Amino acid sequence: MGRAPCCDKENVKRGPWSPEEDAKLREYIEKNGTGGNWIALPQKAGLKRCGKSCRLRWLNYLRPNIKHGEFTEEEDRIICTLFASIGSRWSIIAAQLPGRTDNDIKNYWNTKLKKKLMFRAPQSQRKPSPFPSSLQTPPLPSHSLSSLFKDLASSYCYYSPSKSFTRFETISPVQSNILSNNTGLTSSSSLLLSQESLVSPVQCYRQMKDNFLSFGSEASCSSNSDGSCSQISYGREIKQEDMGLQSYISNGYEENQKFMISYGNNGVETLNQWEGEKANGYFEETPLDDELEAVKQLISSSSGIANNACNNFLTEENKTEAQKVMYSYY
DNA sequence: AAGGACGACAACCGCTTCAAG
DNA sequence: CCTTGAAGCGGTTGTCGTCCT
Repeated sequence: MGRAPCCDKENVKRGPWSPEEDAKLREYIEKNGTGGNWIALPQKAGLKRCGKSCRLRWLNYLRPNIKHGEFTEEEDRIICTLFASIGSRWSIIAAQLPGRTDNDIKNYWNTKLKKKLMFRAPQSQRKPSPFPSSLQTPPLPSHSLSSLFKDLASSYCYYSPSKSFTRFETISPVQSNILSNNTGLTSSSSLLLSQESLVSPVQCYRQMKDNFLSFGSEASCSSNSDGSCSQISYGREIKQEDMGLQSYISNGYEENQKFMISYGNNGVETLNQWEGEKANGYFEETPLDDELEAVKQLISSSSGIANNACNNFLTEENKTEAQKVMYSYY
C-alpha cells in the first residue's frame, strides 16, 4: 500500500507564486509561525497550495535574511571546498553560508561554479606557491586515513586566510599515539582549522576558545546553522549527518579518543607563519594537471565525486585527487 | 522581427530520515 | 520493535528572460 499523498493534488495550485500568495504566507508565518505543521498551514493561511510548496517558498524565498544575487569569491571557495569534502550535501553547505539556501547553492553550483571549475586554467599557468616547504603538506603514508586528514588539513588551512587565529592547542600524548598508530602522523604534526571553514559538514569538532577548532577531539558536537556548537556528543553517538567521519570514528577509534590536531613542525610556528602569509591568499596544494583532468572527468560523469562522496565518503582515491584540485582552484 | 538555444532559478517530485504513537 | 506521516533533502523539471543567428 502506497503512502497517501501529502495533499490533494487536484485542488492545489502549482507553479510560480504570485505576490498575493507570498504576502499571505509571510503574514501568516510572521503572525503564527509554522506551527510545526506545514501540511495544515496552507489551509489555515488561506492558500491553495501544498504544504511542501509553502515550506519551500518560505525557506527558499520569503524567510528573513535570505541573500539573493551574486556569490562572492569567499562563498565560491566555501562551496568548492565543502563539495570536495562532503559532496552534494547542499543543506550542510548552505549552513556555512548565512543567508544562502541549499536550493540556491545547488543551482549556483550546477549552472556556474561547476563550469568555472571545469574551465579553470591548468596549474602551469597559475602562480606558484610562495610558501616554504615546511608549510606545504608534509609527506604522509598512502594510508587512507592519512589521505583523509591530509586533504582536510590542506583544505581548511588553505581556505580561510582572512580568519584571525589566536590560539593553538597542541597535541596530547594520547592524541599523539592515536595519530601515530592510525594515521602515520607524528606527535609534532598539527592541523589548523578555522571556524568558518570547518563545521557542520563533519560535525565532529570541538570548538576551542578564540575561534579555534580541533577536529573531533574528545567531545564532538553538532553545529547550528550559525556555526555555534550546541549539542555535545561522543564518538558513536554522533548522528547520521556526520556521515563519513562518523563511520570513520566509529570504526577506526575507540569512543572518546582524541584525534586530529594540527600540521607542521609545531603549532605556534605554523600559526605564526600562517598569520604572516595568510593575507596573500595562498596555501594551495600543487596538483598535477592530470589531476585537474581527473576532477573534470568526475564532474562531468554522472557517477562523479558527489556520488562518491555520498556513497563512500572520503575513501575513494579519485575523490581525494578531486579535492586537491579543488582546493587549489583559487 | 522571429524563433531557437541557452542560462538562471523557482518549483516540484520522490526518496530518506526521524520522531511519535 | 513496528508503523505512520511530516519534515528534510537532493535531483530533476519547468518557466522565463536574454542572446544569437
